[in-house]
Amino acid sequence: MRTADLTATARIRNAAIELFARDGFQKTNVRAIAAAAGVSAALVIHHFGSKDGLRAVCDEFVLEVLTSRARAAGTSDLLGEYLADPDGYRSQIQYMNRALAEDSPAAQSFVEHIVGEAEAVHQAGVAAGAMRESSDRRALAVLNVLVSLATLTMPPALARALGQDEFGPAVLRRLAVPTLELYTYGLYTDDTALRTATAANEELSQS
Amino acid sequence: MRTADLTATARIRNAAIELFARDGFQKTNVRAIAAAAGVSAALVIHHFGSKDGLRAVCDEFVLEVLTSRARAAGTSDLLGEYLADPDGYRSQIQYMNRALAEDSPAAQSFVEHIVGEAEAVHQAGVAAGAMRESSDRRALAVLNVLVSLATLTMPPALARALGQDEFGPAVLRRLAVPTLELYTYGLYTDDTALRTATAANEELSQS
DNA sequence: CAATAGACTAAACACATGTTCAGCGCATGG
DNA sequence: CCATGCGCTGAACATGTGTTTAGTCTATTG
Repeated sequence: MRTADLTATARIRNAAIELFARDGFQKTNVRAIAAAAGVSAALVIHHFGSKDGLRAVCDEFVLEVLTSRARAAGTSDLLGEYLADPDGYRSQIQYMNRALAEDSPAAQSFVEHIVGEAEAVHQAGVAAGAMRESSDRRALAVLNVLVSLATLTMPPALARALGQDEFGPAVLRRLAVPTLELYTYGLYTDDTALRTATAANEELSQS
Repeated sequence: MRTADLTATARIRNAAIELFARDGFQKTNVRAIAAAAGVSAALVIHHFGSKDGLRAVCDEFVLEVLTSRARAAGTSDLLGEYLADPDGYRSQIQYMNRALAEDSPAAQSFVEHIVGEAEAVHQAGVAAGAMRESSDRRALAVLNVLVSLATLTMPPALARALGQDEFGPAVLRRLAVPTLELYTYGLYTDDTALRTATAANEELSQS
């Protein structure tokens, strides 16, 4: 699938996704997208109506690709998924990160899908005896998604704290062990923190 | 401290921080900052040289405020800190989030500071018998910072999955219990996942 | 009191950028 | 073979925006 074989519309879309992901929507201008796709700026508008129209199409496309890939892979484990094909996911994850920050409709749809899936995975894990039950399944699912997304979209400054230029397979592998230690044994040696939190919450819900 | 009592320079800086945090650097224009500060656009340039110069000053200012507040509070617990004064931290956390995403120098400095502190807290926790030892202290510190930052800068779409409009004290309190359950008991009931990960890493480092 | 400096402004300028316009080349269908 | 439509383009247009300029006002200083 050489880029030259794609239709101009598809090349524009792909170039836009790449650039939006790398530089953000505002910073990328139509002429840069056109140049990357090997067409004129006017053609971009001709096919998509406006820069915003192009964004909407890209949003939907990335959402579709991400969810369908996740469904196909079946694991519904974001991090493992990424490790299987780091380069293929890279720009799409970046893109989704930006969409999340800007709160686009596609981001909402993506989150709903993936939180639901995380909740199902946990429920299955509990049923199989592999995971502990939670006092708030929904919140746990959100927490798990949050951790996974945060890891995949880790800012370069944080990756540098691990001696890498930016997030990548090396960073993920290094983080995997402490993460799994946390998910296996926890970090605190007793439950004082947990008990104070639950107590505070109960007090709050009574008043 | 009414805004009218501040010097024009300070009012401009404060307005810029607010707007950069809310709308991002690119989307915010100099005239909007000037209007919010009650001055002319030309004065913004007069005092800060350029929009980029203003950004640099804001970066440094927010960095300084955040680290000094963290130092003063002493807990070095980002999440508890936030709960003590949600509104006061709100825009500064948003600002730092944007700075991290755009990889500004101030963000690097902030991360170094806070990761170091997280590592120290863990070490103290281990010494006091309150926390488990880790096989990779540095990576654990990064993970903890990542989780805290991700929570504080949670995208609205994810907050909506918990029935709230956006991140706030209510969301944080709801997440606190599952988070502390995770940090106290872990989630997995056995160590198969952990053992496969460590085995894979060792194999990798041998080859 | 005159003069100098600095805070501050309105208006103009320069340029980047989204979009429109008029037209070209080429394929398809009558 | 003409005509219609479509993919496509270069140039022009309109506007938003960072910055400059020239000048006003006010306070301080000699």
